[in-house]
Amino acid sequence: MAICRQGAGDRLLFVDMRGNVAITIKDIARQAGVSAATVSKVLNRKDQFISEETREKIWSLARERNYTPNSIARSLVTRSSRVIGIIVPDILNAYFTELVRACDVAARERGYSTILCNSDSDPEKEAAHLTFLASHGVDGIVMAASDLIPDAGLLERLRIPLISMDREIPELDCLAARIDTDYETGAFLSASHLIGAGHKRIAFVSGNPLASNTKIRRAGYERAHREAGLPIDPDLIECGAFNHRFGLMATRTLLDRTSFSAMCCMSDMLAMGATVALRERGLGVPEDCAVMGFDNIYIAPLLVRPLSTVERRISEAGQLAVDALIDFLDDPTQPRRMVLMEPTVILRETT
Amino acid sequence: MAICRQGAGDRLLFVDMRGNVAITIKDIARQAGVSAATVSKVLNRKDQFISEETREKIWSLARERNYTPNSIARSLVTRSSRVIGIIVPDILNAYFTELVRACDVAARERGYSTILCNSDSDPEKEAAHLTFLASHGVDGIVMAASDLIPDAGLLERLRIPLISMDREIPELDCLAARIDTDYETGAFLSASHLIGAGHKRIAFVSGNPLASNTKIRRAGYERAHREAGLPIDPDLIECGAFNHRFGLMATRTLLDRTSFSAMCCMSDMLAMGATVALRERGLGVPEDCAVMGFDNIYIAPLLVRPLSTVERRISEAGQLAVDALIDFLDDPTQPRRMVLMEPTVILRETT
DNA sequence: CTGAAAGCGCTAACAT
DNA sequence: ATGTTAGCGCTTTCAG
Repeated sequence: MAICRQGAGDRLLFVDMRGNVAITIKDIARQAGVSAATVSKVLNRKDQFISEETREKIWSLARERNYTPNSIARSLVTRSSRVIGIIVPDILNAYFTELVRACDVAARERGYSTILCNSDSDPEKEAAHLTFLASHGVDGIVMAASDLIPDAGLLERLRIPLISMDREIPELDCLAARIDTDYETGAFLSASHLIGAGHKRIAFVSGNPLASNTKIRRAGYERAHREAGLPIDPDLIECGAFNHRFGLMATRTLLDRTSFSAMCCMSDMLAMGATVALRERGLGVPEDCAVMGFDNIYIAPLLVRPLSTVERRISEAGQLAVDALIDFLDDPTQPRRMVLMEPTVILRETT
Repeated sequence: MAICRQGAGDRLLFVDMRGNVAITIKDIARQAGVSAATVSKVLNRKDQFISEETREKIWSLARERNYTPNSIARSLVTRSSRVIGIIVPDILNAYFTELVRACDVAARERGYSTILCNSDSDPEKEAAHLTFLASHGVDGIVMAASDLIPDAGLLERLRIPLISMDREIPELDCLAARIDTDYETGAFLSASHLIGAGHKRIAFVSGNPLASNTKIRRAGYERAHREAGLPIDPDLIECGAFNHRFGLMATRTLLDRTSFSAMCCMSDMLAMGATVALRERGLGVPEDCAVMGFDNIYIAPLLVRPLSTVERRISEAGQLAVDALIDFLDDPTQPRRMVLMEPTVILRETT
């Protein structure tokens, strides 16, 4: 925690640059000639019954000696850390980068800090992070879509208020809110746009085929086809993961297997990978193949050929999640929120 | 921390799903018929003098009742949290996303976790984060380039082992290592490549003009010109920030002000913004204007027109930083490391 | 081999 | 208006 050395007596002393012992509430108390309790009250602004004089003295002493409270000790007694944990599959996915940033901003605005964990969509890591966060006393957790159903037993046991983002989750006592995107509609809009533009063979690329958030999107894609009276060809479907590497591989596979004039990618990262694969084969976007993304990550409009995509207001979702969590922490009896965000289509230059 | 309710007696009880009180070392001790000290020893594997029998009993009890140690309490007494803090200007900048991810991976490999802070290149926020991290007892801090010189007094006072990445920093007692990139060479290579390709008027776009990491890059850009006997035109220089928004604006400004056939951007985000601005004006890359980036962020090769850039092995740098930090934590007497990473040029399709 | 005791820095009843 | 006391859950001598 800090570089320390043996003190004059027996106890370990934390020393600063000039060899002074690091400041605790007791030191302030001694110097001010009051008790630790009084210092605590003043510093926590529970000082209605403290004389103006001692108050002043304590504050000036604290400032002068650069007193910083030990949050660890405080958390131990108050059983609250004002920290919230955030678990996402992979912060390298720009969608989650934005989400995490939004959560962090929202949390800080309300006096909370965040601890970030990457799960790599691995349930083991996810469980480890959950335990880690619990053990570090976070007040709440925002958990975003990994592809798999979490260990509900663990979640129940931890009893830490939880916000679940974009994933199915069992009914939990500690569930503070669910923030979801209407994937079915999003995928439906995406496919419908492409169908409306005259495309008949549209590839569908998405994440883990076993995960509900892929199944649901696929349902939207299929509904668009049914409503347009178009057949659904399983050869056009490739599901694996939401990152750009899979987008690249899936597109190569599709290109080898069949033909199509448009792609319905279920994340922008996927769409970026797809675009690279298309170029590899000398196919122009959108002339030879149109590409739709999903998420509207902040780099989507920065691509040389700005990506048409499904907007899902990532930052708003992150903000919503954290606010719901902290509101729940403030008052756990309030009704649980279930938010379903409606996506919209943004047309740029890849379709 | 957890949902609690008033117990049978007076004290607050932390209850799990079945109404059981949350497990502490004492509970295990009571059930096993031993003392808390013994349980602590076993669970921490300081059990050379504990009988096989009690050891077994304690482990099985701990597992059965899902005991999770309270890290807060542990940190309070051990004065070590096995957490390291990471401060970056903005995780939305893909360069820092990668850096943070690499630090996190490296830290976890060695049994540490990370807490992330975004400073927005704001010294006030940076100071606040430093204080926050100190107060939360992190064992060390990795701090990456904000544009401004930090408050050395604060750093000295905190006395937390620090890794400084890509920035000038005063000689500090607690400085565990500095990881730097040779920006001068990087910028020199970038400009030289462009000059070698026949360009005579090359724009230079970089971050905060007052920050040393801009000045140093500018020196490399100018040296390339001098060595090639080319004049340096201040009209071609635009410095402000490293993000894509500034890249966009700067390029518009440059385009309005003067003419050039190539751009030397001091970050890939800047280059992405520049590319957008160029397109806006109907200029093709690289036919009408070549663009060089810097950083080689993972999306650089994913752009429709893959970006030529200066590679700086971001993940390796992050890994290096965390390893240096933890090595220092393990043995503070070892010599401080100063690493200067050498960048190389990667040619793709924008030049 | 095990336990008792002390204490990390702080807060919160309850006295005074 | 302030101090006393008792702990939060854990680790760590030191004494049996």
